[in-house]
Amino acid sequence: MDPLDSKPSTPAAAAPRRRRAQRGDGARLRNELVEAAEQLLDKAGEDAVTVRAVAQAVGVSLPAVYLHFGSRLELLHTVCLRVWGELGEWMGDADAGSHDPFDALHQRSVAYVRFGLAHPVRYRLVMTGPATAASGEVASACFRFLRGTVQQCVEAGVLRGDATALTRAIAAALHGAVTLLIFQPPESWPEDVDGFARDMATLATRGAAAIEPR
Amino acid sequence: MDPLDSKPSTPAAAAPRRRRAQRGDGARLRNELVEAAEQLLDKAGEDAVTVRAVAQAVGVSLPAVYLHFGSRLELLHTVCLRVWGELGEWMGDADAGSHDPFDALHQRSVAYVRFGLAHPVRYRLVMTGPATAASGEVASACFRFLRGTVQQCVEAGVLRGDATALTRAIAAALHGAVTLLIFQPPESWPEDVDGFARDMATLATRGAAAIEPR
DNA sequence: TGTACATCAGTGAACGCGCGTTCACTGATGTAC
DNA sequence: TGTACATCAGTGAACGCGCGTTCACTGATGTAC
Repeated sequence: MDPLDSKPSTPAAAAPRRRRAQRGDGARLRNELVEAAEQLLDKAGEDAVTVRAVAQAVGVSLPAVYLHFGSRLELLHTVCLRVWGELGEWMGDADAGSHDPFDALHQRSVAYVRFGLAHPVRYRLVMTGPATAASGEVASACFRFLRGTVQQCVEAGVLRGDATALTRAIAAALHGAVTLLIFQPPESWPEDVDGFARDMATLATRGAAAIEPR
Repeated sequence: MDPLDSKPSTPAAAAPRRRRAQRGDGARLRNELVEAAEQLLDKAGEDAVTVRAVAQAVGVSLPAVYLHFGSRLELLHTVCLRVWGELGEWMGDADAGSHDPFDALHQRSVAYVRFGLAHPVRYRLVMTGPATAASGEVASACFRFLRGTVQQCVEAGVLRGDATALTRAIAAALHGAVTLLIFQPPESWPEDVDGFARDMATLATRGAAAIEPR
């Protein structure tokens, strides 16, 4: 048996003091820090994700954070990567069962807006936060994902023009749908948020079909 | 003659020390502070608009700012009001000479995106800054302005549905066009920015025509 | 099998910084008597 | 016409705060001999 389990080495501290990691297990704290940062983010916004707060949430001293992240920004950047991954999964799940590319595009557009509105603080961090410019490569992975569907629409003849330009226009519209709302107080949101998401998907996709190729 | 003009009362200070305002002329400093804040904003972003920096730019001591503004946020809020006014004028000038409401809507949409891309930092402050929620009444004045054109389109039968919902959808798309770009580094902007603005206006207006009324 | 040593996962306390805000004060200007 | 006083437009210096970051240190764990 692990001797650490037998003795209750935790002093009667107010904060939940965590047990020290095993030898090769240093990466555990790293994950815990990222998770704590993400939770803090959702609860109280980006400004609340201070190095102190994250360390305290995990139950570790402040400098321990610097064992795994070179700076606060690096920690935030890691959180961003996670969020991009979530968004990618969310959109990947959205077109299940659809073989019409334009319909798939519509469904993924709805999913995009829904994701943003369901996770306003994460979305805000990723798209307008201090690590926005740095996370370009992952953002463009997500962008390429959407672009694939657009490309299929172009090949099917339902959209015309350059797939990259079309994707940017569609993404911009969806992005605006999310951003307009999440920077406004909740009382000025539309009553039917999901209807708004569907309308914006319709506007983006059908509007893209109206763009004249140059 | 004003005795203040005869003697060079300005000490050999490094900062350009301004002359003290005349008796009833206290509001002059207020304007200068707002203008200095706006210039600082454009030059170096919102974080650069500190009370100290604004005071120094005008050539006045730090506490003098509090003679006219209760807090830093109140100063920023005043700057926001200005920017909204500018956007309103910009959009008002845009539909000159057009009697077709849908065309007017398109032109105003282009103007909206152009304004945002021409004044990224101001736009950013107004739409995503700390004073965003507070400037709701002026924002909605601008919103109502766009809504008027949408209403005309509904009356002309070229758009269907609730004018407020349609306006929100259009504004969201245009807002996204601006926001997507201004939070990205300039090197990832599209080559033809003005073409992008026109495309987004087309997407927004034609896409709005495709939304099914509920 | 015992033991000296390197390593790893942390800790406690402090540093310096820039910020928004406030306090008590000043000196020029107008005004009532 | 002189003068005491109120007012107005500021000033200088400091306050406290919370932040990101760094320094020197510790104590448990594994490993080579």
